[in-house]
Amino acid sequence: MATIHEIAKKVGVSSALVSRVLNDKPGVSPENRRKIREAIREARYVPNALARSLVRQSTQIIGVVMDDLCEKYFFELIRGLQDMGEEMGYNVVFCSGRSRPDIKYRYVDYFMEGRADGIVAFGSRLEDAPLVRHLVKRAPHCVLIEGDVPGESFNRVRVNNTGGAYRATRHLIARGYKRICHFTGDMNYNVAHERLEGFLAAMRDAGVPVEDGTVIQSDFEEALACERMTKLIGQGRVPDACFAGADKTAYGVMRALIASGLRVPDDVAVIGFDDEAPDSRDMLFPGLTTMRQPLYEMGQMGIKLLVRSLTTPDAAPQSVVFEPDFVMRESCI
Amino acid sequence: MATIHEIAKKVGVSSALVSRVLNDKPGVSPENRRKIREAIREARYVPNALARSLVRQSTQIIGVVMDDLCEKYFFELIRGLQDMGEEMGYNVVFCSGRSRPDIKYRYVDYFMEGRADGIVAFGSRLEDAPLVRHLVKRAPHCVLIEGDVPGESFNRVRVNNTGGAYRATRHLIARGYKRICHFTGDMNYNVAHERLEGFLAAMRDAGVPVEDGTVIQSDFEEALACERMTKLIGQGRVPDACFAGADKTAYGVMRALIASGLRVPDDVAVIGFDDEAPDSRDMLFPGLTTMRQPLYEMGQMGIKLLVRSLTTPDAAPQSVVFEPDFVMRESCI
DNA sequence: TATGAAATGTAAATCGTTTGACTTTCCCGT
DNA sequence: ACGGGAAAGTCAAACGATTTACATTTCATA
Repeated sequence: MATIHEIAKKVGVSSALVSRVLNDKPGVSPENRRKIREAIREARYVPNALARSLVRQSTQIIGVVMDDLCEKYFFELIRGLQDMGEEMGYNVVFCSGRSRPDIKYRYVDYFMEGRADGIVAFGSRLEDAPLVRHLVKRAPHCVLIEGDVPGESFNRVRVNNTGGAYRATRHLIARGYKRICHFTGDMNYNVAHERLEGFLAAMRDAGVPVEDGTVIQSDFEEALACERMTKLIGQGRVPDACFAGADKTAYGVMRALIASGLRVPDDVAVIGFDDEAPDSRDMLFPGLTTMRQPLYEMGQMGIKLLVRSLTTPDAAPQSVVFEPDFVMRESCI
Repeated sequence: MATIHEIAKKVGVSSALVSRVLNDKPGVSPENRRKIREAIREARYVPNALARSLVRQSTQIIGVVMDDLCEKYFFELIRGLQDMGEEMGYNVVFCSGRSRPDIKYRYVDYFMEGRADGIVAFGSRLEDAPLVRHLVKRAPHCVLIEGDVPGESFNRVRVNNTGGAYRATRHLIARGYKRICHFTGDMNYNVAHERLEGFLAAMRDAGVPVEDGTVIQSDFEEALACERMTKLIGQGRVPDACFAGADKTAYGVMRALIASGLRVPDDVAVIGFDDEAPDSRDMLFPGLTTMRQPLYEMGQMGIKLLVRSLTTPDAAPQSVVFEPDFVMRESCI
């Protein structure tokens, strides 16, 4: 690989001149500019970004550490990060921790070693807590999407899970449903706790007693929710309505209901959470009423907060909370 | 941010000593090693990876340029790249071109500027041709997954699409189906052409005439295939069997058939291509018989080829072709 | 008490850029 | 002919590490 000095020598000028041409700066005669361009082309010279970033003290890179890249749920978030990042003039690169804290740790450090100007991390797993603390305490510029570190102040964007769950539950109560149950998401995640909390608060505020078996632990996959709902049906304890901690969970519930010959929403109403883009073949199910998370906008906002921190380093950290939208479809009207 | 010199000054030694401690090298007295470690901890010093990579002339990074990160199809490939990359001691970072050649270009250059030791790129779109040529001609170390550049020799891994399509089609012919049609994938992609070619070859070799309307152009989404098949049904031109250029295409076909009251495979047999992980709710369809692409293994192999190129730079470029597996499920037996 | 090897330490070059300070060149107006 | 100033060009110091070659200390041994 050629260097700037070799180009300079070949043309017979100093390397400073070549640098000026490279960066489209003034102070080079048209004649020399032409000759230097020519030499660059023919030597297939590519400037070394490491050396450049080292002296410029800036990489124009935003590093994103995802919980898992292979998860449809994150698509809109990724898009939001990309679009806004590029709009702001940054390169956005992604790493995946594959839901393993140790790997996420590695990649957070990886970016902190000067390879990125700032970091966006996703951390909703409870076991991520030490990592997230590490991140917000040591990384000069970072934004956390979902997740929390009690006692620390930092840039974060999240969704009002508790409020969303509260509203969804209140909707069910207002529609006159009596036997309402909640299928939780994976309790290893923050959001599952927050949504459960919202559910319980709504029930309490409405004076509806929460009996045993009202809250059914499940996770973010369909299988477990389906199994648990099937069991419930077998025991003859079919509820009126069901608020699920995630869309996938809701699909599991619906699958169990439909398989047992029950109708949604006529026999049992179902509300989900997330508004994860359904495959087109989900049209075989009734459309899912759900609380939409504005993940695209959250990604955009994450970048905005990060860039603000980058450009005005003394700005106070900010916490942005998005309200989920109630999206009414067929599964609960 | 502290530097190695500040640590050295604080302890009262030279920076070379600190460097040795950082890299666990001998030549430091236990006493000094302890003091240096202590100073590093308390200053929260993190070595600068750019400076380090600059002098070491190596980043231990593999850059991956995907066609699109937000595409379920790529999940297994991503996992294969990650797992093998980390096993080989590299950090693997991902960029997404979002199916736009100009963005992919940017990210390829991005990695070529010394930010990665090698590049893995995915390029099956026809319009990627100039980009791919750019990549294999200028990047010292790269591997291409899918895609081709006639006349160039480079590291690549791909799947035998033509052969797979040939085998799938021959299977249909052997089962006695007479009116076989092919729904193509998106003809903007290499693979769609190769699979069509395999289909035509099998028909030709079996002496089955390919009449007008036998090949139906569609794409990699369900919607279009569904629409086209519905139209076919409306015209009373229902085939015996159908080979689809991708699983998603096949699902579109099946959806049209089932919606029209036809049974799969009794009325129409369907074979897909890819074996993309179906959502659990796809269980409502008959299981899809398909040609499985070993994407995970292809990702692993991509890394292996790249690392080989990195460690033995004079090795001849290699082209690895995977044979797809025939996976028989219910949609065609 | 030399002797020399092993252990420990330092200085300085290097990686490939950018950039501020400085010098040279050249042209213009008086 | 000369002073002044813009334009063009060069030099060398950064940036923050690693590493080679060399210097110093230690200490057991002859």
